[in-house]
Amino acid sequence: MQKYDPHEIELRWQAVWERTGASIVREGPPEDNGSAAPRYYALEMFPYPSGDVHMGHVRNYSIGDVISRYKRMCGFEVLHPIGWDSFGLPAENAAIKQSSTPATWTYANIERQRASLKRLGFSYDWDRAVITSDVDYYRWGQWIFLKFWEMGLVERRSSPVNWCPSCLTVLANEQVVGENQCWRCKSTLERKDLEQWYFRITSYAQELLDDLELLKGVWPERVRQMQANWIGRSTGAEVDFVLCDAAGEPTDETITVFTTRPDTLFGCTFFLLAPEHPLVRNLVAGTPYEGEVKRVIEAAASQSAVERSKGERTKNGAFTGRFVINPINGEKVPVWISDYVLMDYGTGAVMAVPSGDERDFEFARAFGLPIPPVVVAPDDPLFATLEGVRERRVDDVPWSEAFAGAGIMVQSGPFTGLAGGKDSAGAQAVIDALAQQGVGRATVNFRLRDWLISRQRYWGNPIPVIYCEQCGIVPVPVESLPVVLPMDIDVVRNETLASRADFLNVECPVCGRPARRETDTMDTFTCSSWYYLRYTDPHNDELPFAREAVDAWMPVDQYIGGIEHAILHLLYSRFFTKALRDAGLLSFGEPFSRLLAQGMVKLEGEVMSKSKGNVVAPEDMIAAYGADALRVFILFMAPPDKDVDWEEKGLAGIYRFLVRVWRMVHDLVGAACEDTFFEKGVGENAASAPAAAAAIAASAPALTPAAQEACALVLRERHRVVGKVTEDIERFNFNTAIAAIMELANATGDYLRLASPPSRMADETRHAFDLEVAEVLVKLLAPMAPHFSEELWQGLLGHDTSVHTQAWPDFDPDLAQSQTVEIAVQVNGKVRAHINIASDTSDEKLRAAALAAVAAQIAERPVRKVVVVPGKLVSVVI
RNA sequence: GCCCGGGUGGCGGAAUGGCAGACGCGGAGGUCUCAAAAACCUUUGUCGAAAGACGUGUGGGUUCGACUCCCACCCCGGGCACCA
Repeated sequence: MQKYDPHEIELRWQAVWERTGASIVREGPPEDNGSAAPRYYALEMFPYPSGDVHMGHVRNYSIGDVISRYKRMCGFEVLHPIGWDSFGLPAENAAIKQSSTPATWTYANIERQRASLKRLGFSYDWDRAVITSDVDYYRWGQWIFLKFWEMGLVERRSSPVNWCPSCLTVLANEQVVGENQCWRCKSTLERKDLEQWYFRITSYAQELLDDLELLKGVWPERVRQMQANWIGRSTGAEVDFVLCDAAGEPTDETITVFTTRPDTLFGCTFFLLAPEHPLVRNLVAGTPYEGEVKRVIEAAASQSAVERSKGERTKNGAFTGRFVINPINGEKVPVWISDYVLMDYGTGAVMAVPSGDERDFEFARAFGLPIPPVVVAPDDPLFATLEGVRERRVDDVPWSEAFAGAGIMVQSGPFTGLAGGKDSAGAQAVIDALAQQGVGRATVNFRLRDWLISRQRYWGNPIPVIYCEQCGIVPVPVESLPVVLPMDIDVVRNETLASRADFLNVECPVCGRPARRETDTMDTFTCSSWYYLRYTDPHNDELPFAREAVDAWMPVDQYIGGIEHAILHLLYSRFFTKALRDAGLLSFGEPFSRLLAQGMVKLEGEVMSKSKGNVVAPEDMIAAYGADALRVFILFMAPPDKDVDWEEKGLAGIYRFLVRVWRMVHDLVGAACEDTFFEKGVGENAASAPAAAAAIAASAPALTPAAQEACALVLRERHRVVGKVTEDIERFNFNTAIAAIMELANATGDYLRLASPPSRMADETRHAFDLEVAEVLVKLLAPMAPHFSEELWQGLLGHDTSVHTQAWPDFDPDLAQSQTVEIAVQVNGKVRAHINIASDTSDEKLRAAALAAVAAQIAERPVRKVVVVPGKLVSVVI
């Protein structure tokens, strides 16, 4: 028997698969060498070419490869592509460090990763590889930018933005992590006012939220929750307050607030503006209040967002000297400013209801403002004294904190007695009343902000825009695309796109005068927001993708990737898909039908990272155990969505398992080899299941009773395990699928030990049975250990087509059943006996047998009840 | 504070309301060997000599029967957070 040599086998089969194009998708009608099979699109998040492939990649891509190979064996035409998300800042940093260029570094890493992925035997259609820094790809990103421009989804505006002082660029809100830190380098961010380019993702806020419902059950719940959270929809009302002049007389001006609690409007005793609110300086200019107001404004401005959100939240504030009129009751309330009011949410103005809002409550206590209760819980002692009070009398509450829950409205004029709370009947009644007078309206507010896509970096997709002194901001005409990124910018000497005259200077496409290009590039997340569409039509040089191609394959049937993209990439991709649908380029609204968020691979509880020096390199593991063992092990460690801790001893265990199966399959086949039977050809003799069952009975005399029993078990296991593995792969429980294969191997091992070759070779049918067991084992392992299985399938079993093109094994549940079953007998819920009994025993006989088995325990006590669970147990109650 | 996810042997983890701990790692003992490694066999939740008792974060409940369902709570991980 040949020794199991993973390296020799793996390299040899990888070469064969590459030569025969084993993973190339066959498209088009069958007569043109295409496929009539149903399509399946399996996709893993493409890597950033930061260096070597790491264990996280191995896990991600092993999962995707099992699904792809399994689906192919089930008869699907599978699209399983890969590519590289190759623009981005790390390339610039690495180039500086190595005195190279971002392009050199990036493309060298891509080649390294490509070699590693091939070494792992992943079944990608390499002809479709998409590299986002290739002009053939990013030109279509520019094309989509222009399409979005046409649709009004692109906007240039000045706003406060997050600036990373280390990466020297602005970031999108989604790229701010933890306590105001850069998602990539973890530096604390600064706030700047800059004019930047935005994609209007907020136009899709409602649909992005609504469609999360479609993803229920097929996307992980936590991802759906995170996105819903991030979009942050609040229902409520806008209310217009009339501003009074310095003398306290009403003016024509109104200030609008957003509130989720219009039912508490009667409890509004003051009004707040954000320190940055554009009205504030005018309101206080030249008044005695100016000094104090300015002090609060400056204090707020000097505080970083971290300081503002951290620690004690003491409320700073100042009275402006002005008043506004509460439209619901005509009361004049004072206008204050406070740093807890945010300019970029709602309208930057707030109606303060201290009895119903924790922050307003604190502020009122700090500055001695009244706190009249307007919504009170019926079980609050206060309720009895206020029930039915329509006019305000009690102007303070004996509470230590605000009451923000649902209750009954009091001291609220005509609304008194209605249910109060978020989205309550009372809230609706107040909105209706305000709407009737034209001073308020129902509205919805989102937390989601527009997507800031400008990056002040070189290594990215150029924003196709030209600035002309005459014509202003002009998009690059679509026929002038692509705007080619110079590949040789010298980042080592601080060269930038702006310092390159041949890039910067351009003719205005409208008036022809000298103009200059935009030198910012797009956020790399714009590149990864549609790459999965390009895979369906990767060589199209007229469009990003043809509609027929994209509609044929999309949406992705199964997407697999890390949880770190729960919001970023997955939200942006959903937005792109919806926008491209509205552009008429495709006909679906959600890109990923199913999502699997795989867990991380850690070492001693820590995230592996080069900087920590705690990295386990996949290539070291391949060198020691082979790619197949590594793939099987990483799937076996835990269910795919859980974090796992790397444990090399477990990998050694899987290697032992493969060696064991290797020997076992040789043993099953090798016995046959010595027999003339083998000469008829192994392939045609795999037994049908009923034939095998007959064989066990017919050839029984040749085997010892123990061997017969072991053999019968192998037959049952062969059917049970195929069923179990099929079900487990469908549910992505690869760990239990592998465990089940081990159980089949264990049963087979016992059979081989007990049935020594001479007796086992007593007849032909038994050989056929042996061969079938061998073939089933090999097929079950094929998606996970593709080279190992291919070698056994073609090299040993003698087939001349790939195991990966074979039909997935079927199974007969009836043959998985044993003739006899062990039934547990419980007395008062405790197992007291076991009985072995024919599996087709009637319930009555089973009941009688069970009662006999526990007669001692029952003794003289009367039996009150007997529950019979066929095939499982009998429960006796005495 | 709000919203998710999760607590099972020494470890990773299995279990449609039906014998908790499948499968693997690790441990112990053995076979083979001059010896070692490899391989193979037996064993391995805790207490107990055994019979047996106890055991899935805690406390209740439903049920003939609960890791699983219901209620309350504790702990761990993650996301959001002065969002009106």
